[in-house]
Amino acid sequence: MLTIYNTLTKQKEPFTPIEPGKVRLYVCGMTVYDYCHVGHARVMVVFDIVVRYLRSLGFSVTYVRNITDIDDKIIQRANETGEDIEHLTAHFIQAMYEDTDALGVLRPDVEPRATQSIPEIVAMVQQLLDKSYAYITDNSDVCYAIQHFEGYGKLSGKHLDELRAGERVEVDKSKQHPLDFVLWKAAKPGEPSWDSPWGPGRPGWHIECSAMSTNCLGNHFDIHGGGMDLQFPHHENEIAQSESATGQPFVNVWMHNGFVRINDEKMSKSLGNFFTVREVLERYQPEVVRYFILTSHYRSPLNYSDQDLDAAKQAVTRLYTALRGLPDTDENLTKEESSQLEERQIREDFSQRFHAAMADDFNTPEALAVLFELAREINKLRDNHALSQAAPLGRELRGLGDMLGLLQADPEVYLQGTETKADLSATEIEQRIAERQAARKGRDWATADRVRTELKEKGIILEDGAQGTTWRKV
RNA sequence: GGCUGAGUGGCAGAGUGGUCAUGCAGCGGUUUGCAAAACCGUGUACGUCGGUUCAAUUCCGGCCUCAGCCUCCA
Repeated sequence: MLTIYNTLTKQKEPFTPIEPGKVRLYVCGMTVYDYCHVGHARVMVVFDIVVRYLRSLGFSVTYVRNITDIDDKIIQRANETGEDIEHLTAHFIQAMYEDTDALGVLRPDVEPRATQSIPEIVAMVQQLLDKSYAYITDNSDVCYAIQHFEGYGKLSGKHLDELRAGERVEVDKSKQHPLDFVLWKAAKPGEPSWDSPWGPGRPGWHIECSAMSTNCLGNHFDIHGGGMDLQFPHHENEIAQSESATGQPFVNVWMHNGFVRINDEKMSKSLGNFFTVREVLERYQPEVVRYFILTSHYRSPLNYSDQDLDAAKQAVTRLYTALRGLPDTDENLTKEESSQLEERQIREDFSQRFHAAMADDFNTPEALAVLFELAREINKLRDNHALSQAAPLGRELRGLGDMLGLLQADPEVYLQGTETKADLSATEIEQRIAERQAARKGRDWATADRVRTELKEKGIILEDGAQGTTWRKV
């Protein structure tokens, strides 16, 4: 039974979809005015895991992740660079795909954009006005009146009278309540705008998610996710808007992932202490980054450091090393029946533990631990020259890895790297190995060691095994 | 001030009312021409003070420290 921690109730709950067998999931995606940083990568990977796991349980999942392609920051950035907005957003959308594809993040099923959802947004704003949940300000903005919504604060656990609105930022005097927020923003001269019953303008940030999610998934759907920082006010506002507009409950389960930190501080745009995904990918293989993200539970903070990335790299190498050279075929008929039975039992045990971990609110660290135990089992069998028995365990390992989006590469390709920045081609390396092999045959250890050292200096590690010498990149 | 969440061995990071996480690093061993990889073994870990209990890192309470939200942020 899958349990998920629900921010709304602050506890783990057994997951039951609204419609049996189907899961409708919405995640707040990127605002595309800059490259993805590691924090974005975390949301993407975390919900990728959620989707993969739900699917592996047999649910038919509709995964919607929006793109915010119009807002203040985008306008500001475009003004700074002198680019037009479509050009700017197209560039960063493209960049986002490059980053997420590299990280093995499956594309969402639907990817609505704010600028393509204006009719739905306008319709929802109109509904809110009709139902008196919204009002028009002196600035001709349309604002949502939070005091009219009874459940305001239920997600974030905040009480209106205890919030320190205006403590850090000047409150807009035209608002009835300091926390009222803009649904429709009247256009200033030179700003991009769309026509509406209230004049030209653009959608406020919160309304787009309400409009797009309900439009794609219906008024009431199963799971809504995003980063912790969106809990308030963004998701609180989404609930208020959606439930007052539709008159129906909005979302059953709210999932929020923890932050990526650097030196125990939140990684964020405003603090400027972020690394972009592409920066990190210049130094580490995508799978290492993905693994790194999964080493901590999705709700815990994830501290980013080179040391941790290096450890992640070692760990992934260990898993691929275990998979290396295992026969792919199913012809494990050589061993006696009994050992096969035993082996199957072992496999089932691993699988069961893996699933138990994942079903417990997507406990990826514990699931990963199972992978390592499986790897150890494989290595032991290999040491005992029982490769044919190890093969099914290898398939099991890859199969479980698949649910995490890991271990799907050819081990050789992973370990040796595809395109090498190294100054040596694979053929050259093979040549040096042959050279060294000859030296070894003649017991010329000095030459053999020299070749090995030289290659090591170029980032190539040689390993002499029973079946000859293999190599991999550092 | 209000509301969340967290404090685990050298590092990272799960988990549990009473022998085991796991990865990296360390140490000893097996293997190897030597290595590497692998395997085996190994470490007085659970912020602090009380309470409940036969037994608490795990449950309860106080305290301390840290992070996040209360502006935009994944």
